[in-house]
Amino acid sequence: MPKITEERRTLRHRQILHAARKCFQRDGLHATTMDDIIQASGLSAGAVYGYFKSKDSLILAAVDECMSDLVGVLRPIFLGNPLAAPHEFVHQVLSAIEEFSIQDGVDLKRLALLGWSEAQRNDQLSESLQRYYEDIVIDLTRATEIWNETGMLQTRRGPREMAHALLAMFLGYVAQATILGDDAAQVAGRSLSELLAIATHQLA
Amino acid sequence: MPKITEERRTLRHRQILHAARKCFQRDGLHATTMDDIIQASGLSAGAVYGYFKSKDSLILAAVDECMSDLVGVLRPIFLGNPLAAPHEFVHQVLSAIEEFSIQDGVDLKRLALLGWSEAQRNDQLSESLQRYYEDIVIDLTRATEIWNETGMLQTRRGPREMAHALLAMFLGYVAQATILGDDAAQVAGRSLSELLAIATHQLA
Amino acid sequence: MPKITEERRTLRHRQILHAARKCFQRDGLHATTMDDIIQASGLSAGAVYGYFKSKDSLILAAVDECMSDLVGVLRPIFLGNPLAAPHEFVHQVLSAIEEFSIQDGVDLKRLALLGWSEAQRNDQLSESLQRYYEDIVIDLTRATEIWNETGMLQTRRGPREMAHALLAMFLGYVAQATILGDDAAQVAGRSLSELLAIATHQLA
Amino acid sequence: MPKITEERRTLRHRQILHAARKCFQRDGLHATTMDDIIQASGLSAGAVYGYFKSKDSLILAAVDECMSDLVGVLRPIFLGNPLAAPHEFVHQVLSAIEEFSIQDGVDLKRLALLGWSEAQRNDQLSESLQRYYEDIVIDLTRATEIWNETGMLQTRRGPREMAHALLAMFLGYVAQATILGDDAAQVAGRSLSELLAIATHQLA
DNA sequence: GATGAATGAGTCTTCATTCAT
DNA sequence: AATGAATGAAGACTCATTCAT
Repeated sequence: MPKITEERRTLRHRQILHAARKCFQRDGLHATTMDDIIQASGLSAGAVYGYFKSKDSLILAAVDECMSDLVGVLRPIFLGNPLAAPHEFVHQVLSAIEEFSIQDGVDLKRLALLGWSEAQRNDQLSESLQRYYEDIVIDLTRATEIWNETGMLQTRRGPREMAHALLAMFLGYVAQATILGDDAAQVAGRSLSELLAIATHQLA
Repeated sequence: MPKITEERRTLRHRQILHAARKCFQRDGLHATTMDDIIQASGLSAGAVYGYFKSKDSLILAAVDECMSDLVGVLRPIFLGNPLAAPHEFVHQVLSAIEEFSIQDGVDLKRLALLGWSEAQRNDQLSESLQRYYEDIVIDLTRATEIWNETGMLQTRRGPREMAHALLAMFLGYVAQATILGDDAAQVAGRSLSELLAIATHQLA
Repeated sequence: MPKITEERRTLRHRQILHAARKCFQRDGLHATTMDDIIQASGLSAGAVYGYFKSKDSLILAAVDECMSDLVGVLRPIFLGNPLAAPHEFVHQVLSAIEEFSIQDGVDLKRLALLGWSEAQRNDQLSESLQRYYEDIVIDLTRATEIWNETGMLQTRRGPREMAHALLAMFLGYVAQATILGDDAAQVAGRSLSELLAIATHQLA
Repeated sequence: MPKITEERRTLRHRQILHAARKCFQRDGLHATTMDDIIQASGLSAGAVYGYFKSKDSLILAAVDECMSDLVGVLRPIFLGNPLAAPHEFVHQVLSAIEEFSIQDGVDLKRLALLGWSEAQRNDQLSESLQRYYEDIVIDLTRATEIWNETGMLQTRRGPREMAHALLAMFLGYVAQATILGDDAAQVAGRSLSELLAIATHQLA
């Protein structure tokens, strides 16, 4: 295996995965056929199966990559130093999700939602998704702890509980964007942010 | 045309729809075959197709009924007189969703999520879902207006914007319950409620 | 079984058969479902099956009746006294077929052709059809004999052979009407008649 | 893309079409199931659908090929130089149809008749069939013109009208062969030819 | 006799996956 | 390693026919 082959492999892998994501997001997980992906990738059936052993593993990889990309965008906000105030934090996260979604011609919010649905019958996907969200909860917990310590947000319940509340807001934002459209979601986003502002006395 | 026939028809309809919901919720919309539903309903293929002309229409009916039932449970809270305070309101809504979900041996939260996903490629379902959520937004807007009027919740943004924020919380609750489990969702729920309490000065 | 019931029976029979012919002619034998016929007849499934034990027997009856009606119209021409000259005879027969076809809103030529096709896999229908055409051949043979005797048409081959030639013309007329349209068939009809005129020195 | 693949494709195509024609001719168009054809072709369902996208398109192709083959056999007669005298011409055509029918173990007359029937509910097939017969009419018109010019056949009506009469004879021959058997048709054929002979003074 | 709801075998078609070349 | 033709199990849906009421 010469070095060039390894690069090619990575390239092909990306090529296929990108094609799959595009198809999945556009047509849904089940309406997308392997042939759709094969056509979109510009490769042959055999080639695709050389990189992914089944449609399910392609779904897993697509959703996984989607989550991985998302976390990559959100982590800087989660770990921000100094950490943004809660209402600003929420605003930044939702904005990042929105911006991120549009790139590559693939709406990642739709793909995420497809993933949630699919996770109900695909244990591997479920595990993967849970791991990602648990990691996010950990980061959000840390952020809440900092807000607690700096007196920005006082809650009787533990920081981990607040982290789950934040996660719910983010998931709800994505869901609403997918169901009612991006406009409705942005409206929700602004109000969610304001709510945090009020709760932290940032607004009269 | 005898009276008993009409009742029978309704009964059969329910019988099939219930079977479908059970299968859909358990296996997902696409992994469920018509044969699964036919077996579960105890009827024949022809009979099922006599009541629902396609699998898609069965999906539509199942998700529709799920939403209709849900709205039926939530409306009394939305229209409560006197209207509960925001934090109590959120608590009541999420509790109702939770209780409601478990009945009939069908987890309606899962079915709802499946519906969100499917709506991306089924226009009729999408419309139906949007209508339901729009109606909820209308009710939530009215509730917010009352909170504004009674001085319970002061926001710079309009009540309709806050309504979308509330909807996001509810959707996020459902999503989180489905992905991370009911326990995580309840944790989120408690914190969401507390956040409203803080924002409305109900808690120190 | 009172007398009135017997009348009713006949009426129902006609009603069903008429509905069947209309459907068969309009949609073809196989595209027509029993339900189509049931709806068109205005009766119930059970009632229709009380009169005809299967779809095949309904096909048989429909084609049979069609042939029977046709023969009823043609016989007076076949047995005409005095018998028309060959070219006039052909003209009369084809005109009769044409007129006959249009009545009742059912194009019997189409139904006849459908029958020819179906006879290839339905022995009973095949037999029935053969009987009808054999009877026609017998009549045409008699006509040819008369033309021979009166010196109108001299052929070296027997009259039965000429009868088959005439039958071929009639069948060809029906086929052409169905495939290329009634106009093409009428053109063919005029020429067929003229050909006989020439052969019998009726024309220069 | 290798050259051999193209040949293979053509081979498979033929293989499937031949199997279909055999089944269609033996059992009729509708009694033949795709599975019958699949079995007869020796291929798999998927393979067959790779070459023909539906049963209807297979029907179309089968009837089309049948007509195409037929025209290929008849054209030399239609365009014969010198053109045969009318009675000889008819004899040659009917003989060619007969000979041609038997080859390949498939009775093409039956398939043709099945096509006439099917054309009543399949517009594409109807168009195809009409085109073939129109072409034949054109050839027959030319032949009639030649007979006119050479004084072999004098008619008051135009040559195109006579062409339709000839077509009716040919169609009638096929119909009669299918309904009453090949023997009856041959009898008809001989008389049809004789009729032309008489009309053109070839026989006393 | 009449009804029409119910039956269920049978049909066409799709599509994830394999494997000979 | 790559190709893409071939596989065949499985799916949605239909419709001639029956039979409890």
